[in-house]
This record gives sequence, C-alpha cells and structure tokens, in this order.
Amino acid sequence: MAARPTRPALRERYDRRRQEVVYQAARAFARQGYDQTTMQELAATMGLATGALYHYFGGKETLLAAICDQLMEPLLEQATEVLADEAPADRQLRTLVRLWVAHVVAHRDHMLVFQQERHVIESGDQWRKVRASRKAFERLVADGLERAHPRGDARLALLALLGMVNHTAQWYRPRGELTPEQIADGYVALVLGAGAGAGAGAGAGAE
Amino acid sequence: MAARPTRPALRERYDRRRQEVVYQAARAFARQGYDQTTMQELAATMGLATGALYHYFGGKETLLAAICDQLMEPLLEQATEVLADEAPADRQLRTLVRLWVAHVVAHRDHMLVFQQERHVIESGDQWRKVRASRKAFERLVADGLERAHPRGDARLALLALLGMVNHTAQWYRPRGELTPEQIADGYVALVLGAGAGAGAGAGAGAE
DNA sequence: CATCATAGCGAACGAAGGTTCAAAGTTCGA
DNA sequence: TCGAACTTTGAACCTTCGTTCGCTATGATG
Repeated sequence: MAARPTRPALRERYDRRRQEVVYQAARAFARQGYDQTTMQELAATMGLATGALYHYFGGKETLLAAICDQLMEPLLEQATEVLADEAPADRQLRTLVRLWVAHVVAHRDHMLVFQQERHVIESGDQWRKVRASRKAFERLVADGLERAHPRGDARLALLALLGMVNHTAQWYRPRGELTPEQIADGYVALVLGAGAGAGAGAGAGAE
Repeated sequence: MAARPTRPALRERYDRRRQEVVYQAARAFARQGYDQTTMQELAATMGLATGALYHYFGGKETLLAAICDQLMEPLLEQATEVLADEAPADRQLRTLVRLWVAHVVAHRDHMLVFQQERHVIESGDQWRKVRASRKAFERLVADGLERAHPRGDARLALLALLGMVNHTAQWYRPRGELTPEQIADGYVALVLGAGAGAGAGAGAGAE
C-alpha cells in the first residue's frame, strides 16, 4: 500500500480516487455481500487493474473499516452537536431523528453493509472503534429519547426506534412517496405517542 | 447426497440428525457469518467428518435454504390462521404480533441469518419461494394493521413495525427484563398510538 | 529536460475451503 | 445371521480469490 502523496498537487486526486473506491465498494458489498464481491470485480468497476486497489487500501478488510468509519463518524459528530444545543427536549429529539434518517438514506449502501457484516464488526479488536461509535450514538439517542419522553418504558421505545430507523435503509427509495423528513417525523410521532409528543407538527403537515 | 431412508425405523433418526444440522448451522452462521463458517467446522460441531454433511444436504447453500424455510413457513402458516379467525381487528393484530415476536425470539439465529444474507436471498431463482413467503407474510401484517388502524398512514406504521420486530432478534436475551409478550404488546401500542385512540399516522397531519 | 515520487499493470502465488468418492463401518429386517 | 440399506470416513481435488511484486507509464518539480 502506498502512502498519501507528499506533493500537494497529487493529494486531491488521491483523496478523490480513494473516496471513489470506498463508494463503489459500499455499493457492491451492499448488493452482493462482502464475501461475494471480489477485489477483481471492484477494480474492474473502477476501471483499474486488481493490484491498483492496494495503492489505496491495505486490503479488503481495510475497505470495510473505511465504510464503517465513514458511516459512523459524521453521524456521531452531528448528533453530539444537536444534543449539546439548547432546545426543548422534544425538538432536540425531532432534530436528531431527522438527521439520523437523512444520514441513513444518504448512505444506504454503507448502512446495509454495516448491518450485513454485523458479525464481523461485533468481534475482533480492530473493530473496537466502530463498536464504540455505535454504542456512543445509541447512548445519545437514548438520552434524547428519555428527556423527551420521561414516562413509560423508554427502553422499549429506544429499541423500537433503533429498529425502525435502521430498517429504513432496506426500503427507502429516493423516488418514494415519503421524504426523509416525513419519515423521521413519523417515527418520532410513533415513539412519543402520537398526539402527545407530535405537537411540533409532522413537518410537511397534511397531505 | 443420500435420499431420505425408506425404512421407517431409520427415518426418525435421519430427520432428527438433519434437523440438528440445520440448528447448528443457523447458530454458526448467525455468530460468524455464512461465509466465515466452513463446512469442516460445522461437521466438527456435529461430531462428524466433513463428507457426512453431504449425506443430509446437497451443499452449503441448501443448508441456508433450509434455515430460511424453517423460519418462514411455520410463521406464515400461523399468521394466516390468526387472520382467518373471527375476532376484533385490534385483537387480531395483537395476537399476530405476539406470535411474530415469539417466533423471532425463538428462532433468533435463523432470523439473524435471514437478515444477514438478505443480498443472497434477494436475487437468484432458487430463492423465489423464500422471497414469496416473506412478501406474503408482510402482506398479512399489512392487512392486519390496516384493519386495526384504518386512518393515518398505515404504510409507515407497517414499515416501522417490520423494522422493530425484526430488530428484536438482535437485542433480545432470554434472561432480559421483558417477556416476548410484553415486547409485542409494547410494539402494538406504539403503532396503534399508545393509550388514546389517537391516530398514529405519520405525515397524516393528525394533530 | 532530467529526476523521481506517484500510479498503475497483470501475471503468478498460495491459502482456503466446498465438494467428491471409493471404501469401510453400522444397523435394520427377515 | 446374512444381505441390503444406510451412514460415515477423510484425504484428495479443484476452483476461487486476496495479495504480492517487479516492471512500466505518467507528470509534477526544479
């Protein structure tokens, strides 16, 4: 594997290419599965020879790690900001879920890979960081939810919310009827108990 | 691969062994992933030599198919019965979701495999039947939900419900605080709008 | 232009693992 | 107890990749 170029003029191209590889890998892994996707296939998709991939990544598993990092890190960062903000709890939660759903649908492939390769990520030292990110994010959602929804069983609501949002990656289509925002608001309404917490309004409102 | 024994006395043992292989396979696939689990490993777990597995199954993929079948068929059958029954719509839905959650937690490994290998199942002719079962089941849930919850956006509620129930396989532990029944009832409460008969429609502009 | 970091090539290597098969072992049924 | 049906063995086969590496091409830099 080659290092990132020292020469400034080449860095940009390198970064772009590298990013493109991650993108194509996520796409292929999501569609065919990690193991069913060969490095040769991936290289061909990029218009490269097999060996060239190793200029950008140490190996196949490094690619998977890059996909997971690119999925979790921006999400965690943005979520932290939202919760640090001063705002009514229910508004914070709505903002958080909107952000989250938007992230999931914008990175559907990353998300699907992340879910499909759960068993890989859940064991092995090299995945500790990814696991930590996921845990930290879930903790944030739990906090946001508890504050906005003090009564009832917040634990089940949290698990349900995790389930529905993550599942969104499997059915969302850009040309579908619902916008990410509508979806997010719908989810919030469900977990807060419609009528009660939905006071903020379902965004777009009536159809 | 050998055929099912003709001699009655041997059938029972054959069926039991075959079933045990499916069980162990589901367990291993769920924990390590389909591709990361070798036939040799599987054979060793069963106390058999590698080749013996091929006595019971045509190959590794046949095993995966068996896992999916055993997951979907009883579920679909039971769900059909529930909805054929005469009962108030909301009661039917509750029964259906209880049954479903119970099935998911009782077959967690099958379920995790089913989810992880989604990309395999979603393409290829040999998986048509499994896909059809899943679709049929989702259709049943959709019907049950629509009847119990006629106003509002039933579509998002359905997708949310699918997400939360399926996700249950990933966090449920037998020694946990919640029984499968409590979980199911919690989910139903969420999608029907807890407490009040408040329409839980997302984007329905219900407030 | 000369130099050298960078980018890419693509055949070949090596390990892994699904599958086969002929032979040996075991159990049922008469 | 005998033969046939059934079960199991385990080493060898064969294919499929992930990865390597020596070489070439490119183009920025001075």
